[in-house]
Amino acid sequence: MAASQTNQALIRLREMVFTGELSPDSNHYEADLADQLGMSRTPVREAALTMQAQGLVEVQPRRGVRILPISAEDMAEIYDVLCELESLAAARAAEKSYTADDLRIAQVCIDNMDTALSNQDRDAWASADDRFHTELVRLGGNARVAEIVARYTDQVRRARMMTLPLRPLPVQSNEDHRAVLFAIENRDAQSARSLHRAHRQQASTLLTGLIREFGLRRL
Amino acid sequence: MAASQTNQALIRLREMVFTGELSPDSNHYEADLADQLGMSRTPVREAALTMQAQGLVEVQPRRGVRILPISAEDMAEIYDVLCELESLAAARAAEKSYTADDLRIAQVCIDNMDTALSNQDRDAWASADDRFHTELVRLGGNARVAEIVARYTDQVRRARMMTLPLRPLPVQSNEDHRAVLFAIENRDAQSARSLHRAHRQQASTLLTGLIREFGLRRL
DNA sequence: GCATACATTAACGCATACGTTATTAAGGGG
DNA sequence: CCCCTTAATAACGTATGCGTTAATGTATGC
Repeated sequence: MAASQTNQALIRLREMVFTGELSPDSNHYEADLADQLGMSRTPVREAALTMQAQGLVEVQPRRGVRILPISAEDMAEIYDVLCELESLAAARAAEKSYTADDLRIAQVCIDNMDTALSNQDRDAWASADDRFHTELVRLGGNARVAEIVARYTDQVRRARMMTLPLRPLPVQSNEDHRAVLFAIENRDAQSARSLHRAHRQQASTLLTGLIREFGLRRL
Repeated sequence: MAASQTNQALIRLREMVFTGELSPDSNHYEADLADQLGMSRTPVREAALTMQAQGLVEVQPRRGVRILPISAEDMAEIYDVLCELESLAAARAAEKSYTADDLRIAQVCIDNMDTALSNQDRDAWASADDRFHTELVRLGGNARVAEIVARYTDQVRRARMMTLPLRPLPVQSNEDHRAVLFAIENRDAQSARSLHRAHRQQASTLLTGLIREFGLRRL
């Protein structure tokens, strides 16, 4: 990817959205963002339009760029999508007769999650979890599925980060991952699909529950 | 949606992509497109960037805007996605206890397909089929699912149109639709899901088969 | 004859400028 | 005191221009 101003703006703005530096439901004028990023309005505007197509922001005349918040309902919608497509990917991966070596990256991610878990390092766990899901979807071999999963993972990234400290230590999660990978290794597509589906439904229930329980309004 | 130049460009360019006026795998300079559309490069460029995020074109420096072609493999990928998400929508719709009146639009679409079929009017059939799938997904109640389905339907729209005359009359298809709608009406989520899944797999096999059989390279 | 270096060209990236238009606030009428 | 009209403001939409840069063709040397 070219290091153009537009791409710089994209990278930086995404970062600002994910970290909450631009808070959910806040509005920002193109000119202000341009000043902050040290460039003119044009590349900022182009980046904003791209991010709008990705569902991260909304561009409205005279109201600037609005950072889209995530509600519990949004979360439920997105996890429904992730649930279907990731479990499809798991099934497809199981059909591909991968060798243990093909699955090494996924294995490493799981190991990293275990390590993070025993260190009670939630950030490291979340990072490894993210990589595991990305790798799983890559193993599924459908680039569109991978793209959609990446996009919607982006949409919930901030909300996940903000609720991370509220979650119980994800012990069950790691066992789920192992089971899914085991099914893929054993070429059991049915199990891989249903195990992963259950895993994601679990996560969905947990997260939407947390948001509702804590009355989190602007994620 | 504002009737801005950018939106005009979006509408017109999408049209040109769908009809094949801009042929698959062809490149077009921003300045040329701007001339054709009677506007400056700026709105054309913005529209092109949005369409790039939607997976319709690719914008590359000094190569202009490239209309992305659809291969049999792309088709298979996209139908895998549509298959999962539409059948999810069908299941969700079945869980919603819709009344016959709620399902009237879908019913009308099916009737229109029947009429078109008996008139051997493939275009009318395709149009009603499109509306049926859109309505089904709307009934599912998940806006993200609806958005993804719309986007990927766009990606295969041109290829579907071009292969339409090659297809046998879709008699089976209409029966499938009735069965899915029947299951939704009867609140049988399992059946709705599996029936629709089978329906889409059928379509996928048919279309990818056609593309391969006729050696269609640039769709 | 082929490869490499260089010059030429033009498409793009981005800054800038300006007219348009929605918003907001102020003022006047009810 | 509230509502409506109107004027001021400023953010945006889009045209334009220019420096940058990649692609292409040419010339030169091996």
